[in-house]
Amino acid sequence: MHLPADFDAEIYDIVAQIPAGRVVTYGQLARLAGMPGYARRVGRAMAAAPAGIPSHRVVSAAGRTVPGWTAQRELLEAEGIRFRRNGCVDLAHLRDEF
DNA sequence: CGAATGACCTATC
DNA sequence: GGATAGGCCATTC
Repeated sequence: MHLPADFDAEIYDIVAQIPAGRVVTYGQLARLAGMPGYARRVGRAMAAAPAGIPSHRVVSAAGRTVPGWTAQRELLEAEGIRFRRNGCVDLAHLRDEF
């Protein structure tokens, strides 16, 4: 509440449009949704992310995967995402928008 | 109603 | 990329 329900829908819509082999950060999602600075609200929306959207393609700005979700790394690896040894996504060529 | 918590970000070193 | 410091918003206790 306190925010247009369109926001969550917007986030889900953007996440659903993420092509395979590409990942986006929360801040990037918030900016694409037209609400820069609301990255935290994006996280809340993602916490309630329904099935049907590739939520595993959403990572933090540091390239860190979701805590508690061990399968996310495997899912991203299967899509061609390069992972560093410490468990962070290689944000080198993933910084570009789509 | 105030403090704590969380799928966080940006800036700087 | 890694570590530290400050700020952001909504939900939960």
